[in-house]
Amino acid sequence: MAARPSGAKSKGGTPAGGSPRPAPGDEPALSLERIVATAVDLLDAEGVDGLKMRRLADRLGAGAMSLYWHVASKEAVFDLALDRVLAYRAPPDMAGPGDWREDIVHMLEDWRESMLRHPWSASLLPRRALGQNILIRLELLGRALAKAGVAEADLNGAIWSLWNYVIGATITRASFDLTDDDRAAGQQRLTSEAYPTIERSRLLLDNDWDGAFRKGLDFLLDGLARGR
Amino acid sequence: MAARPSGAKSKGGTPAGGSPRPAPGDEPALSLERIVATAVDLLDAEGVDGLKMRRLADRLGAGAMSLYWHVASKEAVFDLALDRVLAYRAPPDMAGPGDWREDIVHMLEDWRESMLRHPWSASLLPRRALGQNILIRLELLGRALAKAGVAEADLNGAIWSLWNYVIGATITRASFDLTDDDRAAGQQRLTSEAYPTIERSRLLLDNDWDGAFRKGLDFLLDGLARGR
DNA sequence: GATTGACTCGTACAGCGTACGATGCGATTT
DNA sequence: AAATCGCATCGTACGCTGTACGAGTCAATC
Repeated sequence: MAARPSGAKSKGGTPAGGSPRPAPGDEPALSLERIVATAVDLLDAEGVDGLKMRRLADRLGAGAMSLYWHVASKEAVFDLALDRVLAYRAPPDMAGPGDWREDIVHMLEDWRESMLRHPWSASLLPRRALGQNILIRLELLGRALAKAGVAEADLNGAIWSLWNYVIGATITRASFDLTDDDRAAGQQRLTSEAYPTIERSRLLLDNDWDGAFRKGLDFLLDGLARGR
Repeated sequence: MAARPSGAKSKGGTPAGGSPRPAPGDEPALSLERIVATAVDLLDAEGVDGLKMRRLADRLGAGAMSLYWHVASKEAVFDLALDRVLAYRAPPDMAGPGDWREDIVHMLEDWRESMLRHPWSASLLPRRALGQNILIRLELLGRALAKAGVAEADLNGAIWSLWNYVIGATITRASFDLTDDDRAAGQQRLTSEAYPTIERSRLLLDNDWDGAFRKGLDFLLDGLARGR
């Protein structure tokens, strides 16, 4: 019996060591890195319900139980896959004296795009927050808002307002992405039942999601900048 | 073999008939109504992962497979439980000439509270939208915004902005509810790593969620009312 | 050469959703 | 009264899941 590494270790930067196993057949050997990357691929291809430990192991050319040396549980795979997808490389001028508003919009739009590129991430987020990369984004958000002159007492509220908006917009958008004829069916239901207003505005069709996202974000930023 | 009713039929108003079965032992007989209500109880008590068909049947004093006469699948149980929890009784003056802003705030705060009363609903929502009661709320939202003078072309965007915000705020709040020492651990992590801004503002602790929700909502409504 | 520790994997098990067919029972038809 | 029918219930069984367990492999170390 051996002790488990279990948690996701954050290696410094260097791999720090030669390849530990030259691979028996042809595969490049198992590693947390490879497991997470493959999990993301699998999630992209098959969705949340499509991720099974056996299937993931197959893709890696490994036995199902081998994964458990690197990973504590299937839940942990979800956590790691989610956080990996949310990585953010801030533009170099972000720390500088650039326009704070532009910085925020850029980061939040990137956030949204990252999640929409991997729609499963939106439905995973509610259950597990607070990964490494999420914290980085929150930190950047806090800095930009402080730069914008938001009072320290209002900072947390401002951060969470923006966070809430992005999360909500992204989750909604992602969940409406897959079901295309469901939307038509829904709109049909509007017609037959008593929802005249949203039926007339064709709420479930023809939506400019990107534009709406940007507009609401502007409203929020206006309010936050005006302070209180 | 018998045909399934499968979908959730919306009975008119009257039960339209005597009790179909006087119950063999003591139980008040199975029904969709009772199944959904019990599912909500079970979800409240045990969370999303705690809902198993066998356990649900046990609580109902029925065999596991009996549920499938009334319900197409476990997924359908989730759908029905979610929609049930989101029912909304609009105050009678909502259709009248009352303050539109008050109407909206009331409905959205009620929405948020309803979901927070059943935290599992927040994590369920991303996967399945568009239940009956959600549509009702969207319709009411649309009417109030129209009353507020929002141009028809901007109506959908305005509805979705508010929806997004509420969903995001609620999901975030709900997912931060259960993990109390996780929050402390998270805050601890902030200290040891490089997140000075949000560490100083104690982002993960001491949050006035309700106040922040209301403030962000006001910003959004300000922006929407100002038109554009 | 013996030992150790990192790593892999085959087998096995409990628990899940649910397909299927048998069964019971009130109402309807004959 | 007897036969039929449709709604509703449930026992059994099947395929699939996550993963506990322990045996196995190999490189590095002593």
